[in-house]
Amino acid sequence: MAVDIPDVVVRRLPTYLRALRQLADDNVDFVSSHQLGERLHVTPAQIRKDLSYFGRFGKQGRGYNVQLLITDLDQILGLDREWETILVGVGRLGRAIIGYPGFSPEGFNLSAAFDSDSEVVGQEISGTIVRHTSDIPLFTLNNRVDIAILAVPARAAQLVADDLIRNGVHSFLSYAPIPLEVPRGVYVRSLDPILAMEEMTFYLRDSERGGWR
Amino acid sequence: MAVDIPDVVVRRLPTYLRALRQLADDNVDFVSSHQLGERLHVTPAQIRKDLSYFGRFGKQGRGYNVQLLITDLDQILGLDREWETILVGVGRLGRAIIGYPGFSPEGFNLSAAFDSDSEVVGQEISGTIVRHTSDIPLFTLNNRVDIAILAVPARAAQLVADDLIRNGVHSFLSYAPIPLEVPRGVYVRSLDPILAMEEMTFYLRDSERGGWR
DNA sequence: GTATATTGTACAGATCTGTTCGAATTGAGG
DNA sequence: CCTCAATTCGAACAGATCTGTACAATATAC
Repeated sequence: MAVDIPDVVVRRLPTYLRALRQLADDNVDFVSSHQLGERLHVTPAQIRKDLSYFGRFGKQGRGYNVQLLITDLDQILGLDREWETILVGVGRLGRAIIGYPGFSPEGFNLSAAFDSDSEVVGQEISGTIVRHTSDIPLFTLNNRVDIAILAVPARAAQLVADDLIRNGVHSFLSYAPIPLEVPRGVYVRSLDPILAMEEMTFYLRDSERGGWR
Repeated sequence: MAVDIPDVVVRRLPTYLRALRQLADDNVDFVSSHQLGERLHVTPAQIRKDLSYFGRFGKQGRGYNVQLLITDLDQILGLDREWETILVGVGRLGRAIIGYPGFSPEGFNLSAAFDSDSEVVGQEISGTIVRHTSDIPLFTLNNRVDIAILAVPARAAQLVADDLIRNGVHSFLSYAPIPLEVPRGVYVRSLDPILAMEEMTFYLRDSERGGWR
């Protein structure tokens, strides 16, 4: 078995990759850990250590070959393939997600969208036809679903997730502001604006009573 | 001054608060660190340690008074007041944010929305009239702005942020999939779906070739 | 061939998490 | 009312994990 990789490392890798792609766009061939670290506000040692979990990618005296490292990181992160995703919840947020152009270049293919509201079902939104949530079992039976994106109201999120899990989906990107309760082996990543804001106000609270303005 | 609090602790506090509010809704008066930890999949010691950074809130043999701890956490996180926020970027995502009902109950008041597209400027969306981004200087002069929510395209995000910072805004919730470059003292919290997805695929990649966790 | 740059890793230090235990509170039973 | 077992907190300690420093190894440039 591979050494198990700290979560913090995995969280940093996509940011490295993003910076490297930008360097590639600027036709940079080689980059040192120092240069990369400066861009990302990470110490060079951190970058070297993180990468060393996966192998030896650098060249002494020269740095990292940008194109090569991109390829390696793509493979490490599993971005050298297509991932089939579905969206559940086609409200305002869901519509924004369907139309978001950022997923597809990264290999995330939105193969279907579901909602329980009959007003929405059947509509075509940014080229995707909205299906009824009751079609989920049949859909998952006939199509691979790697990741489900949840954009449903908080009160519905757990039920929807349970339903999807029963139908074999075991990976979620959830926009719902609740902690999903899932069995072992199911992976959930939450994007919760409220938690993010409440984290911020902690730091702001301090700065604001030191007379700003 | 107060001991400085680890970021990981600050990140957990809002989740504690959320669980406590739910307990309060269920008319629970007292909760032990053990019970709370079970709900949140956190060890009891973690909770006790985290809270101990801020004082002594528990009662031996009994646990924590739910209402009292909610009040204390509200104060610790700065949620015992209103926070004035503005939105910049009224595309599909921006519209979803304006209409999102979750902010206001937590004390986040969306006081204005801005966009640079003249098609959108002047429209009223969920009760908020969209202003032109060129009005930002005047607006910030006459109104307190604690937090700016950025829902602009990646290419515009840095410029918009720079502009806001010049106008005294020093706290951002950014939905843009780029790392904002900001001076010291400016706080940025990013909600980046692409990074979240790419983190997930790392783990999925392993699970799909058998035996994960 | 030598000076310079940069990696990968060993080691050290810092930070975070989990364990243990004394002290305090509760509640039951006499 | 008093005692005693059962809880549970908060803090001290220990262990684990993460980050930063230092340096030998090696590639490059001229």
